[in-house]
Amino acid sequence: MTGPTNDRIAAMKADGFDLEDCPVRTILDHLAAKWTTLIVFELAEGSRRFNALGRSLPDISKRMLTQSLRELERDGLVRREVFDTKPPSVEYSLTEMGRSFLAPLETMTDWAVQSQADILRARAAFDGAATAS
Amino acid sequence: MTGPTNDRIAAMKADGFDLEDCPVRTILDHLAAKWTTLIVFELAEGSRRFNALGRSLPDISKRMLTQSLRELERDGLVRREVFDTKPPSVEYSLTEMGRSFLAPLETMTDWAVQSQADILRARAAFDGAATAS
DNA sequence: CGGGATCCCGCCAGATACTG
DNA sequence: CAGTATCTGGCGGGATCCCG
Repeated sequence: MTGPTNDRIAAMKADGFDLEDCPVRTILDHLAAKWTTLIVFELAEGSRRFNALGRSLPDISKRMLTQSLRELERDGLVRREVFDTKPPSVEYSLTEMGRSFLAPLETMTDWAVQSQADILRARAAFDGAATAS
Repeated sequence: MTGPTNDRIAAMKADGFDLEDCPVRTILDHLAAKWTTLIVFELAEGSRRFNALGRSLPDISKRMLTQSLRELERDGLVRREVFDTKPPSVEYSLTEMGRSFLAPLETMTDWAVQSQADILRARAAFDGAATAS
């Protein structure tokens, strides 16, 4: 759907806005990356080791846990500390920025929880109308 | 990473919590579905017709626009009104619930905008450390 | 104008096996 | 313990054509 952009988008692009590399977009993407939310909430209760996190998040594969943690670490939301014990242990915890993310995240989830019933009702109505056709 | 779940998750499951069908999860998923945010913000300024929305969102395909709008309509955030003119026109607008979603959404994007510099700095440091190895 | 139907490619994530 | 490496199938999503 390429074509003439409207004034607002044009102005944003002139401001250096890049749709493909917009931090807001990537944050939102990471946020919904299926596991980040749960990881952040878990780490909000204290630092956790790799396998401890895995046990708290049933059904996540080691691979996805690693990947999600790397992403969060790269964005500066999570701190990774390696301890040279044997066997070695790694502790993950929220950084200052990570904790500052809790407020907006809770605002979102609170809305979702409060709207849950309405959403399920809307879905049922929508699906019912489709089936009834 | 299947295994013994911790008490909190176990309690949630006992409460009927389903990780696969959790509304909070699906909302977060839809939210980050790459276009929903922009669509909602665009509709926040007033009702729009299908192609007008497409023009405001450069680089979105008709297919994804349709799909995103259907999802939002199904969740009750967006209202779809068909007018029997010729050629036919379809107007999309936010429902009451859709407007109530603006607040949490703005909380999230505000945080992202404010943290943008820190995130980019963290990424540069992370990538730099990786390259320097 | 506002979509639906179909084809098809790329990458995402699960399973499995190996390592310091 | 805390990961990496590889292979593989599924499906998300672009391109294209068609329709009322």
